[in-house]
Amino acid sequence: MRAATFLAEALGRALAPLGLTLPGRAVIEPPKDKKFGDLACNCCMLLAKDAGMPPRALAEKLAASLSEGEADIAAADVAGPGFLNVTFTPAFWQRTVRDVLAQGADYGRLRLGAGQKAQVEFVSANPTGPLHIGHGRGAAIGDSVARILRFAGYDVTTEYYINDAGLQMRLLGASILRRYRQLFDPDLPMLEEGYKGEYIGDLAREVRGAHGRALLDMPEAEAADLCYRYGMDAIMAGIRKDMDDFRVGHDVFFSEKSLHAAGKVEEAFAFLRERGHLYDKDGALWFRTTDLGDDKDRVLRKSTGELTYFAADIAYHLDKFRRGFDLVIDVWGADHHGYIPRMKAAVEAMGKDREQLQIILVQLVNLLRGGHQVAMSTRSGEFEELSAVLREVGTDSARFIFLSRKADSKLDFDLDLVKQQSMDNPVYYVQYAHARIRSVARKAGEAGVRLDPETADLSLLTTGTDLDVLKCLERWPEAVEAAARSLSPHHVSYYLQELAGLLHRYYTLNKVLDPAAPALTRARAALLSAVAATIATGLDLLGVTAPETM
RNA sequence: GCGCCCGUAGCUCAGGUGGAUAGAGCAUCUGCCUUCUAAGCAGACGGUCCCAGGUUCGAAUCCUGGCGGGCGCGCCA
Repeated sequence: MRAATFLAEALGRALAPLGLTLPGRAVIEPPKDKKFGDLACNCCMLLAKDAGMPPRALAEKLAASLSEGEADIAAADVAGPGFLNVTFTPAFWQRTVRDVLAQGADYGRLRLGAGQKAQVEFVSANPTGPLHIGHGRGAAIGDSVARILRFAGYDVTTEYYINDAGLQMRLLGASILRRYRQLFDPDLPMLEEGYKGEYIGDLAREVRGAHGRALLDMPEAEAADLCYRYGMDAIMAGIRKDMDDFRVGHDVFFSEKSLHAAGKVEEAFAFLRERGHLYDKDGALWFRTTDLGDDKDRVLRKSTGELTYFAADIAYHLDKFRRGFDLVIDVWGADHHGYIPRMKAAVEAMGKDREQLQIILVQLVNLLRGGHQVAMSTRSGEFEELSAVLREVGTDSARFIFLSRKADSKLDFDLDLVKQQSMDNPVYYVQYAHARIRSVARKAGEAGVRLDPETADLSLLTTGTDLDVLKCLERWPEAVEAAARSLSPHHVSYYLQELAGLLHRYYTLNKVLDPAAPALTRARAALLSAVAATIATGLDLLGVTAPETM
């Protein structure tokens, strides 16, 4: 980040005498092969026409100007069709350690969000049963995206939308009530359309424990309502516990029922009607989403008088924007992708930019054990329950796996592999790097070696492995920016694996604590300390712990 | 039928707003522990970036058309 910014400014200074400026499309990035230098820029190919000279000629001019005029640039030369390759001095890279140590846990923090309010809504599973592994993936991604955006300078709120209104909830109440009745009349059949999981039976027994036979004498509706209320509270409590165990925090639990109760849905209808987006047809109320990029209009109130799910969702999103969020992010299962155009249409109808709603689609998780698929149906087993998976593999492993893939690609989650403490689960690789560094620090303390990272003579860090680590450290803010811009935690995960790899190599090749060379020891210890701090920060963005020992 | 996503090494996957010889881990093979943690390191092997055209100085990346896989196309949620 610092290097790229610096080079962009230096190029600006070099271009000015020629009456040129660095184009916005110009790319400054590390070249494929590091023998070409530290950073390469393609600007000479882009500017050749404006400069009135061939790319290479322009590049020659810039190279000369850079290597003469910039103290931090050790070399600048021209390659290929006109790439400008730049190498910085070791001193330039060595300063990175100072920056990292000074900023500590804030190293890499960005002002990208500039204090804008962002909301991340995720999981939002219907409280009709326990969370399963797929919810876990959404939870890890939503939670990590929130952490990353916060780190990138957004004011972030996380939220869970509770679908506590409508058919599913009625069904939950009815299912529990039926199982309750079965406790008194074993011949009673299961509810055909109902939920059949074992937890429904547990809830029914709990209701009996609390109320005895009382529900048998109640009116159907009243008994079902009692069951629904009891069931939902119990299930939501379980979900909160699961989220807690998974190190996921939701700032707000938002009830769909509360939307209806507060008249927010009718309010949203009025809002849309005023702007001419609604019409009546066939006894139903329609939203003309086709005006806003959808491929068909959508019903908000059915001819039966019932509201559609979409109607409540519009009210919900209108409420989000009215709460002042500049950026609203929804994490959805990928099977809901067909829902995006109508939701974007709704946002536009609200007078917002469609881009202010971002949808992260999360593909399903394929749960395996030893390469073979584990049954996934909710009714057939509990293996896929998130709580069971976490008990087996642990939160760190599960989160790291989820966050090491793009959200929108299918994920094979093999319990045997994830559980294995091997390279099949790179979380250990990264955590081990951190633990190794902390171990060195402890050893130094035991030996009475004073490390004083602040006063270390960093100019002693001159070897290839020193510079490799320094350059990687310097790129951390870029990784954060990439992750924040694309709402993709896996950029952080990949960065950490690379930094950890360099650290392990460094550790193997360099004995850090060397009583015979106290100055070098201090310099290397300072470098390691910077690496540990960066790894800890990165792991924290993934919601993974950075252990002191392993 | 229409729409969205995906197709990269034996496996799992990065890279995808065009850039130099396409990367990482796993697996396989060969070396490295009297030395700060071997959950580690070094090296080898491994490719028609699904196919065919097109755009241009240059395509894994962009466009078109196919092939293969997933998902979605309700007055369901």
